[in-house]
Amino acid sequence: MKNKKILNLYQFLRKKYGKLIWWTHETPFEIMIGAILVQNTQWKNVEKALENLKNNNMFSAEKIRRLSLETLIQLIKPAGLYNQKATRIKSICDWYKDESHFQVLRRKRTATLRKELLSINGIGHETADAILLYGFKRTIFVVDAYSQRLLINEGVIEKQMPYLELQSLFHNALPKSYLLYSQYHALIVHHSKTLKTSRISYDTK
DNA sequence: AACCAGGAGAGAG
DNA sequence: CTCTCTCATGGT
Repeated sequence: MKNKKILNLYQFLRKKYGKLIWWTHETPFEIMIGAILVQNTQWKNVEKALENLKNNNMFSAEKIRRLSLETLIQLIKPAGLYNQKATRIKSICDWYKDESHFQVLRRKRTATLRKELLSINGIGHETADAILLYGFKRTIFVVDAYSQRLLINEGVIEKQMPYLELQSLFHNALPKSYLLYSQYHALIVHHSKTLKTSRISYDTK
């Protein structure tokens, strides 16, 4: 059975907040680094870390791979959790290698990429899917704590569900569209944040 | 001045 | 499988 409420919720949020632009002009490499840096951190702090890397001319996989762990830690410090994030960024740069190798990566199947990403230290389901969606433009829905809460508050689900089950719920309820998926996820995050400060109701009628 | 942010991993039960 | 802890800065 198809869940129409999930699609209705998207249309409601889309009308309420309009188009949300998330990672449309950024390069896949920047999206990957950003996805690591933003873990359990506000985006505002991630921007400082990204600026540090760019200002020091260290914003490429090759350069970061040659960078000492200590220096990398100093550069990304404003994003917090810097010890683990530095080694995670190292790991992902080893996988990415360089821009020519990206041409190889982009030809792989989504399922293959997802497995490879998940095998990298520091990349779990959510980060892997964010990279696949926004970086590789694959039609994969990014599930997070917000989307889980939204579905519970709307009575779509009873209680918490495993990540992959929740994801297939969205996949089955929505038309397969990169634009839709990327917009929906951004809308859910934005909506949940504004809710805290202004207590707007979810009412979709 | 506690609490949380666009999580992941390791450990225990 | 489901909790619980840890990681750490920066903003309310």
